[in-house]
Amino acid sequence: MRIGELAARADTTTRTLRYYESRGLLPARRDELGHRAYDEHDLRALQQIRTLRDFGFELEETRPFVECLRAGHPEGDSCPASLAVYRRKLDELDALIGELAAVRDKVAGQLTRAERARDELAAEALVPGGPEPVCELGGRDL
Amino acid sequence: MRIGELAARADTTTRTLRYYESRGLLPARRDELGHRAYDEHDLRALQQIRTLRDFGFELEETRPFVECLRAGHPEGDSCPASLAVYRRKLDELDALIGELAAVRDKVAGQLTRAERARDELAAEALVPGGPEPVCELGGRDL
DNA sequence: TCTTGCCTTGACGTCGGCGTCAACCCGTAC
DNA sequence: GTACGGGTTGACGCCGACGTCAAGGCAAGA
Repeated sequence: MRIGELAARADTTTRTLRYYESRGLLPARRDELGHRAYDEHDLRALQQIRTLRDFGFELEETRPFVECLRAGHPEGDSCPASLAVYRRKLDELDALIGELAAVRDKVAGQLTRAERARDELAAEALVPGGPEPVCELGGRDL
Repeated sequence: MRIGELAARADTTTRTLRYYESRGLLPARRDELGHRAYDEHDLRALQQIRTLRDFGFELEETRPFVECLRAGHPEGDSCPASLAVYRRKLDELDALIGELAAVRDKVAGQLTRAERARDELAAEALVPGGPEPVCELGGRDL
């Protein structure tokens, strides 16, 4: 099949396929017209790449999987190098999720503190003889 | 104070300050030599920006906080627009953490499945008269 | 014959947040 | 004088994974 059909079957674009080829990830044979020619194995490799990219893998990280498939193995993750990428990615994900959770808690704490400060100001404003309201930015009811 | 001192006190670079100015986030007065002149309020705003950036906020998302400070409020998050950014960021973080956790689980599942497949192949290889080993990529002991 | 549709290569644009030159000015210390 | 340590503007580089445009080739259908 040619590049347009492969792109359509993998739900991606011809530009993407040319890019992968330029990275040496998905080389293509050529037909007599100079057009790229692909087969089912290429579709398989491409689907592997796309799946991993959907998981957030960088393009380079998909290379061991593609090479594993090209070596004739039944799955892209049938080779130890692919498993190593899985494990590294798991560690990265755990670290990232931990950091994001910490940031989340900090932001939540900041929000709580800021809301409390706002409410205290509003309460003071209700005291007879209390200070004048000072906020001119965007209203106070958000 | 001048740009070098401000950058040092906020543990950043002069390039960063000029960039913030170009974005309209941290405008600077000029002294008689044309050099940027900053005061303690600018340092305060800059620290606010840097703190939020450390939390993963985009530069544009820090703008309400800086404007709040410039309006004379005690904290960058004393204004409703800043609280709105906090809330939006919390939602984004929750969504992102959820997605990452889902991906993590999928990757973990893939790893488990691939390891099991590998072990089953290894077990078959031990059966007398079983198939020959086939993996040529990177050794089998990882 | 002309259009349409698919293909080719090459090259520049995008996004954010700066880093890193280059070429220049200015005041101060030696 | 001159070297040094600030400052100034302008402009290009970087990262990844493509998007998008330009200019052209080749084949089939009306």
